[in-house]
Amino acid sequence: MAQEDIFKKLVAHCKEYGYVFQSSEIYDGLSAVYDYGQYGVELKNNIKKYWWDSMVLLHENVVGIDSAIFMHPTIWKASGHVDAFNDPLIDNRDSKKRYRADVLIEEQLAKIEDKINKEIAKAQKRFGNSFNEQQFRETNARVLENQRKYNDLHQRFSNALNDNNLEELKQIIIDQEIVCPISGTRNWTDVRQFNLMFSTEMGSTAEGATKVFLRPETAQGIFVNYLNVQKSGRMKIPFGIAQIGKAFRNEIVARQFIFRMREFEQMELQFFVKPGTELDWFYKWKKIRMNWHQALGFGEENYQFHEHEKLAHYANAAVDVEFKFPFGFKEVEGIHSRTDFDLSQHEKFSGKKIRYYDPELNESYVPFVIETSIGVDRMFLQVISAAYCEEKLEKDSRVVLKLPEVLAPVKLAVMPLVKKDGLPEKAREIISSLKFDFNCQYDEKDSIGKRYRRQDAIGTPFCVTVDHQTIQDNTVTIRFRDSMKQERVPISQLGQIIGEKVSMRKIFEKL
RNA sequence: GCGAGAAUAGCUCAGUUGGUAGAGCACGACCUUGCCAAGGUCGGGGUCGCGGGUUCGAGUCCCGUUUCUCGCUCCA
Repeated sequence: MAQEDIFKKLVAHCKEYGYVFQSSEIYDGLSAVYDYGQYGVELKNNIKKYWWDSMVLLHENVVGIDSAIFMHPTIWKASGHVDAFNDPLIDNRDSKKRYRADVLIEEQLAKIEDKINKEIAKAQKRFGNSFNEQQFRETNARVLENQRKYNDLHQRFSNALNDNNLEELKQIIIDQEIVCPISGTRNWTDVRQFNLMFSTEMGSTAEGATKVFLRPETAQGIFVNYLNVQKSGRMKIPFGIAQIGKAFRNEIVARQFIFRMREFEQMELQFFVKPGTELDWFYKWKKIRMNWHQALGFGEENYQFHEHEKLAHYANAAVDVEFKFPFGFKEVEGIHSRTDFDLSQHEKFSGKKIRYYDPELNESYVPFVIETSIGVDRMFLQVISAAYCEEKLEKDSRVVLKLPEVLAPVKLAVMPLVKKDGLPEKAREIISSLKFDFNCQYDEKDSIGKRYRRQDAIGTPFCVTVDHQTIQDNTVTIRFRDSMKQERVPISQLGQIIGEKVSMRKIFEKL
């Protein structure tokens, strides 16, 4: 079966079994916004707990916070989001391709530079050792002409960018006769700007209102609380601050189900280290994070690192953890060495000192930061697409979510084999004793086989069946989702057996 | 946002040149069976995505719009 078909089925399965619904569906939906259903929320919560505990419980030098979504607007100037999230875009009408107008012009600048370099290389070959590049640049007519073109264009370009002059950007593209690399034509639309940050107003009167943004990442909430946490928690470097929370981006194109949403949730660790040690920590966290993913047991071959060649303005090293989704290897998590960019920016914009006094060195410095940032929704999609399985059986087939026990929304279903002879009452009794520790479900409708299939479809790892023997000797059968095998065990041992299998400790001991 | 395709019951889909809205599964009640789904009887559920237009008459033709899928861009 084609991978796209599997993805379509997965999306349908998520809806049909209460994992993910489209937002505002009865009003025709809201583009790229989704709601989690009764099982979706459980799975999502379990994923968050798996991450949170692995960070905060397993590392004594990592603590968590929960910062507000609204933050002082200047934070987004300091972080670079006000500038960086404003991409000027232009479309070619013939090829239907979209480009960043600034990138097109930068490429044109690079072309002119190429011409100059070629001219120099040619001359260098001709004159050999006696070649003086400086002199050549100053005297050669062609080089001078190109250098002048370059300077003019560069000046015009940076003026347009600074003034945020979109008409001028388009005019530059027209004047430079820049063509679309695909269609080769100059049939361009106007340059349009898309601000990826959502904004709203704080304050009730129009005059008194301040424009505030919905955070496009959770990281800044950690950076601006760095001092608070370090001082109040008496934290010593190296240490980390973890946070799980919603972030918002007004994506131009948001698609592939919950892979790219306008409202999404991040799980981030910002780990503060001594300058100069950041790359060591970068490699450490890279390893820790990959182990965390692989410990779920979906197969090591489904994960890979993707090294960034082009780094963001704040980073000096960056790598993605990619998972093999039905639509290809895609990023689930990013690990960045963010240098001291963010804290230094906040020093500059806030005017407050954001330093760490290192008693060993007897000096203070702005810490460097390693960030691990994972999308909860992407992790959710990763888990559910890895777990989704269509199995051929002897007579028929089944759809089963082979979720890791620790993440499964419902841990066990208890069902009476028949709806009489006191079996339902006995089943209820078992649930009453287990419901404090596990998410349990009761089901007495339809044949037992059908009930097993229903639990398979939502990924319940254990089905406990109460039969006539149960009444006599207080034993039940426990049926395992993946193997479909059954064992007879005393009711009194159920809690322990299931508890061991669904425990996070089992996974954490592998980390 | 641009281009292409799609939208009919909870799900998967049928619906002829325009003429009374259909099936299977699912769901609910009762009966029956009892360890790997689809036994019987009865029942609930759709203004055919939404809004206009053409027509005596529109699920079907035309226009607009919303949402989804695919490609372009960006990223958690």
